[in-house]
Amino acid sequence: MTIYDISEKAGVSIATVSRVLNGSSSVSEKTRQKVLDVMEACDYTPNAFARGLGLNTMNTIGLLCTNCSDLYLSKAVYYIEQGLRANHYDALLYCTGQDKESKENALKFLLSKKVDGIILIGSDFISEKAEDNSYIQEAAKELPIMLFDAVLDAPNVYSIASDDFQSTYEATLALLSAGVKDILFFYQAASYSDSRKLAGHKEAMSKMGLPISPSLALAFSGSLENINAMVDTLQNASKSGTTFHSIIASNDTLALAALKYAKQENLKVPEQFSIIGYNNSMLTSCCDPELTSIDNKIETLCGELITLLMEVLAGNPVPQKTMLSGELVKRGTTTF
Amino acid sequence: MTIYDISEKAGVSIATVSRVLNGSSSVSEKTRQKVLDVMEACDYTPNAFARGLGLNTMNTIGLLCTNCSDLYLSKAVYYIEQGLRANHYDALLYCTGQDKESKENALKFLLSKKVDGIILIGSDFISEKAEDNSYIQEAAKELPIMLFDAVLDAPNVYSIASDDFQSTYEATLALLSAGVKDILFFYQAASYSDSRKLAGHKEAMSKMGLPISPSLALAFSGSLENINAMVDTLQNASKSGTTFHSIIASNDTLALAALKYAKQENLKVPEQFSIIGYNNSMLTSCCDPELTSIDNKIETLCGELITLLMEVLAGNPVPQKTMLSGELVKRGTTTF
DNA sequence: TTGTACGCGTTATCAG
DNA sequence: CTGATAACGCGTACAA
Repeated sequence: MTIYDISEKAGVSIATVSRVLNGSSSVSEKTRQKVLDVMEACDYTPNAFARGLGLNTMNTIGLLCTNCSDLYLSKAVYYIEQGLRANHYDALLYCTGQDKESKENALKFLLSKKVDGIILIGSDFISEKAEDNSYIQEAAKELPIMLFDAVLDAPNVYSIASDDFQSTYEATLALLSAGVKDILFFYQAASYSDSRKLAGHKEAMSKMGLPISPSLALAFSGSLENINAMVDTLQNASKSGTTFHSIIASNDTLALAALKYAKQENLKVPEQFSIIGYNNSMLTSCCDPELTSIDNKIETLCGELITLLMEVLAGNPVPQKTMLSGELVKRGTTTF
Repeated sequence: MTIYDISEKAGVSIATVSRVLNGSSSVSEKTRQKVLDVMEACDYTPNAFARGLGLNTMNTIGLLCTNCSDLYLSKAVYYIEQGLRANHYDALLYCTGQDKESKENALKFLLSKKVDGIILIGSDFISEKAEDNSYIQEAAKELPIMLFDAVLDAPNVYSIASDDFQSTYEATLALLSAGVKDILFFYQAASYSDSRKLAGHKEAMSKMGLPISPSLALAFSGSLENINAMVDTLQNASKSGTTFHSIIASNDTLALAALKYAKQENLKVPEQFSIIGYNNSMLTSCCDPELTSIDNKIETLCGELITLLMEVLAGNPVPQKTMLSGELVKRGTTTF
């Protein structure tokens, strides 16, 4: 069933059918109704491929994400997909894993699929080394690229992120004000957002004139699924002589591991041991005491990202960098 | 840069370029190399839309899922996307929520997008009422539909699921053998898989000649993000006079809530109170004691689903219904 | 207001 | 082995 069949049955030209289809101007109500009736009767649906060829778009946005089953990233995928859908765009999902080459291939692949834009979900796509980000700048020459939870200053690249530096800065100050000493910063990788968090922590420490031992910034290199490996990492640090009475974690999973560690060490939380997580996920309420955590407002971030993307696609100017504030949500693992 | 440009620069016809592009038969090595050189030099990429129009496919599979940020479903999305990618198919993601009309619209929408097949992720798409599933049968007339974690007997619909009935049956027997009494079955919704789980539990109970009080099958109707609401539900049940010393939950989140409930009631786990979860997710290791849980082998299920889908797309006959066995993974919340 | 005719970039079917 | 040329189904100037 094509536009030709409809035009024939309705006794009009295909141009008229096309006009009706696109709610185009100037079609007499009479013929319009006739065409609609025929379409209805034939259960006609325009061919998406032909349409794509003619219009050079299929209203699709590529979603790149290292791991869509990650507790945090899956939330972002969810909100972003909802937002795209609300704006009549489809989401083409591509999970790349951490391999650099795989990320680059994925980006190239999406270009060849002729999506209208690409959203990089998570800061894992941005490296500290500027030259490693050139693949993004290259792709941005062909279509707009939105960064969720990361920042890169480049033409046609738009960054939307939470102010992780500031949030961690304030969290550290809050702990220090509460009289906590020996804060261990427990993070996962050298990603953009984690390094911003660490930087905020260090800034707060140095502002208070406190030294920062390198051993008090502990990186966990395993899978986020493996909580016991995180606990082991903490235990090893402790055995190696690192002293800490508090942990700021770069996500709630690590914070949960910190809590498990504290319990195994028979440390009373929060009296003897304080913990602050990050993301304010459902994990914060699955334990006892519940996790104090930094809410980076993921839903708001995603909403803003979609709004900006729509403006960009419409050809309107938008800010290249959007930063939103986080919020410390106080629960049972801190004394305040 | 089109196929015409390439043909011109290479001094051949577009037909030859197309042949080279598709690794088609009979092109002399000489011209083949010449064409490839020109393509390389021009950084040529074939237009995906034109290709789609000609071949009537863009190698895309629609992924329908009520909520891709769900701990369990996001895992399925992940494995399925990986599998599709490995077979050169793209994943078009569509999250529908629980609204029935939204599910139906999503399915129709994907048809109009001319995807090659559709995967319904999660049992939320299958209703107990047969007539409510007609929208799936209707869509299956146009393209193959794969069901992950659900079963529906209809033409061109292929079901891949874990044997939830059997798994829960065995889990119940294991608890009873360990001397546990008053098992509460804690589940979420009247979905296909949850009702199968409940049925397996009841079967085991009746096999052992034990009565099943309706109050010992407790449904939680809130969000899976809200653990405290689950705990409240359990507490209300207890206050209402329901006695239970053990819980089998239809997912790990509910099981975690059960553990939280037990701790609040100062019940020693597993000595005084046993808990079995479902899905064997990372949640099983985030608590203390760790959760005994039923592993429904999600990765295997997804792998099998992809294998079958590829066969179906290749036009080969495949079984309509594939059931895999689960496995009870014993940890700290049971005495065995 | 309506219709004609061409373009979009491929693939595939024929001849040669 | 290669080259014209016709689909594929729709959007849209341009003409009427």
